[in-house]
Amino acid sequence: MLLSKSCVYGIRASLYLASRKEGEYNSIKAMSETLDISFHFLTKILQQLTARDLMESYKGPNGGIKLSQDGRKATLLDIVIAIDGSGMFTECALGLPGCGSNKPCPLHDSWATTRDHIKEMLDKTNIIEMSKAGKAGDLRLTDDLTFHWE
Amino acid sequence: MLLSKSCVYGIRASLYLASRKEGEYNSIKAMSETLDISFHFLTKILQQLTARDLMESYKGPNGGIKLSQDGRKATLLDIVIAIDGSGMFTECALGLPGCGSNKPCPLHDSWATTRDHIKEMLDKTNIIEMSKAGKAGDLRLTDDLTFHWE
DNA sequence: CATATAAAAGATAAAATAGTCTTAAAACCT
DNA sequence: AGGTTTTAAGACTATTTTATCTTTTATATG
Repeated sequence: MLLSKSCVYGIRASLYLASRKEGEYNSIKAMSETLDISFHFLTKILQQLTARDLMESYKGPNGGIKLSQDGRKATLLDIVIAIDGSGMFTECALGLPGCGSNKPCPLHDSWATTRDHIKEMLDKTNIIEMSKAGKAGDLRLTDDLTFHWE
Repeated sequence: MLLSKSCVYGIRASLYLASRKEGEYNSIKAMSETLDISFHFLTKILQQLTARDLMESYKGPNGGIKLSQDGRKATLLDIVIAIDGSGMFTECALGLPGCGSNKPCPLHDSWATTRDHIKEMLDKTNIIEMSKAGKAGDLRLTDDLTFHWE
């Protein structure tokens, strides 16, 4: 799999938040139910994004989580790196530590191209734009058809 | 990570075998030492490739493993699918089961393009050609610099 | 036939990832 | 101050992936 499950959850949550009113805190519980993601697990993932200043959280009644100003500018690439790390964009496709331009592995060059392609795809659109396109096209964000953008 | 460790081991083993004399059985033990992969683990991975008729094995003294005729025509894509399955080329990037052209997720189209790009990269060159290029260019197949093509 | 060699197969263990449950801390409200 | 809401943090469990160890099976050879 290209992205870990944690990463996918982080992306879905980000798109969800991106579609919500700017600046307002959103209940993680409600989001976990809407997106059908385990509440505690989602909380942990969001904590990682908060730690990287892509999100901001607030405790207590009417608390919740929202995209930070940085988060609103973020692309999927930022989310992926925040959760899965940058390994996939820096490491050799065969996981060979010494692999580099002076002693490359057989995949080195074609992987560099492919990796750039993946990176570009993830970095092309920011999550606010993606959520707008999601709303406009009534795109899927859950397994079933229960989800509706707002 | 794009490829599982098992898959990477399978690829490295395939390239190793592709560089060896056609038709001859190669000791898995020797290969595991040369490539610095756990012998028993490598054996299991090779069993998967043998089960898919990409390789043939032979027990007993002077036994070992070799690429089958099909295996000699195989590309990295064949190895990847044999070990990691075809999921990465069929499934939604967000893992949403219902995702498809009628109700796509926000990544559906760009992932389709990227996925095709990855697939093309893996399917471009067969492993015999790759091993020839590996030998010609003295390319890396191990962590350190101990490996030499033959 | 006995023994050695090498892969196959199975059992077990370790590590990473995914997921759950409980307690703590912060913020709010009366 | 006391109780409630909601995120944070920690402990614990489950699953998957990776790795190791042991036993079995097939083959060769003296």
